[in-house]
Amino acid sequence: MNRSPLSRATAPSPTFSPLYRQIKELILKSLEAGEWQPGDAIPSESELAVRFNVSQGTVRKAIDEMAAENLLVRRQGKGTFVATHSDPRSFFRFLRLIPNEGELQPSKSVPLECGRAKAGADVARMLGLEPGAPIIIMRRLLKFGEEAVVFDEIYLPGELFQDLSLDILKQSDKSLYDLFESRYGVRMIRAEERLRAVAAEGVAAELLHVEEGKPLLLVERVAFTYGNKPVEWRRGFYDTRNFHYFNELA
Amino acid sequence: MNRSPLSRATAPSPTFSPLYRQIKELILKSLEAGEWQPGDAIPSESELAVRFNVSQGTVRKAIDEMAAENLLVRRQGKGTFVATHSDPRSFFRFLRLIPNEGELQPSKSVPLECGRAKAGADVARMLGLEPGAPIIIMRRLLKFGEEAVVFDEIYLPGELFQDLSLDILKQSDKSLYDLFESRYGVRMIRAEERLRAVAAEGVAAELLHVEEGKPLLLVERVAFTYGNKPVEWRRGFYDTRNFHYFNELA
DNA sequence: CAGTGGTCTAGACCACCTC
DNA sequence: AGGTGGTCTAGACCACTGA
Repeated sequence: MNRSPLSRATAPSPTFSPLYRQIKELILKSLEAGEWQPGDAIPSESELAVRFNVSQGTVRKAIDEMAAENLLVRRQGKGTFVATHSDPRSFFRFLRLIPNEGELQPSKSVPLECGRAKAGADVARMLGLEPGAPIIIMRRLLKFGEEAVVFDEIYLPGELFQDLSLDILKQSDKSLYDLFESRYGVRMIRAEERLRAVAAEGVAAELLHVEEGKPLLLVERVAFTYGNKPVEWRRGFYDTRNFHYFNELA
Repeated sequence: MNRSPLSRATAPSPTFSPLYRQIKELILKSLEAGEWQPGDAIPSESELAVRFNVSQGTVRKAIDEMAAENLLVRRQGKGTFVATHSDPRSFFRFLRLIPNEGELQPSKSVPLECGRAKAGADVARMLGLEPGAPIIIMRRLLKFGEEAVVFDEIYLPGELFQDLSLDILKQSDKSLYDLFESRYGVRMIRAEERLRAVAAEGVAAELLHVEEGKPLLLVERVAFTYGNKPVEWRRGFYDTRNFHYFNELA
């Protein structure tokens, strides 16, 4: 078969990359460029095979990997779709908090503040910005039912979220990542969390109705968009008296 | 091709299971039965294809899934091997603790106690035993360098670990799961962890050199062997002043 | 019904490891 | 050289969806 534009590395191969991985990169580029929007169907496997001049099986393997990474979602009989945070299934991927007893209640995000500032050394390092670059600082409470369980401080690069404001946050009924995705075209695809136990103090203690000095779970998160670019830094204080952080080691 | 003993469900299929999944189950059974030991190579894909009377591609897909689940490890040019906890790469899968700064030191497990008891209601529930069934209770410290970082209380079903004793633990230089696997043939393949922040007290506070009331990270774990059978319950108190629990949301 | 993804096959060839 | 897993292809057929 002729696959002119794609180099199958037959050389001794210090940097050998199989065809399906090159296809994967091409599909990624299209996603990144916004050729297909979150929730949209991408072209069928056979269409992509023609387009990239490879066999359907090779396209399939590329898509398989991307589905495993939660970038695409396959639906038999319907097509392959760009993953979206508006899909409730993808919601719990980024909030690993469940009640000690009983069913998971629907959570509600209560925005408290949203302002602009210049990046200090720490935020700049976490977000890969220059110190002094414009950032957005946002604080919010997460409630399950009537109970305030998480107090979040969220740091975002100002450039990417131009008009983000407390009003916009208050008027949105979507999850944060859904809002980021639909309004600002910033799709979170991966995150790293670091957990510590800390003593409650200040605003966090007050808002979560926890005595000063009592233990809270501190969850620091860096979230990444395409190309491993960090676009959110977050410190969350979790009251773990009635909830816990669930993790599966597989 | 003739695949007499395997039913390819051509019927309307309420319980349709593709061939490769049936093959996977067969390989799983062999693993569970100990036909191939941890670290051993399993037969080559083509051998298994002949043995199960399917094409090599079908065996391949079965093995692919099992490799993704960390049950098998593929090594190009060499073969496919039964995953083992003696492989250092598999070690950090079950200890997601890294220092806030600097490189990860080698950790050292310091066994403190190991005794037998009867299961209380909670342990029985966690391990799927009858209340009153024989269990083993073990306590140990985990040190990184000279620093005690984790205090673990570990509950095991007595039946599976007949001669486990403090002496055996002290003489072993392997990781716990490596010991369980090599000495008792119990292979941990998956675990669930629930994390909370709690106030330090009693033995944990003392051993970790943390003041009473100060925050500790409590990590409760249930570990499973083949067939989703729970075979370990563990409560770990983590001192997160210099270390943190790392988790990737992917 | 046509179109999509999902399974299965058979065969060719490549990359890596060991002898 | 001969074995292993890894890639790629082409084609047949199955399962699911929606018009």
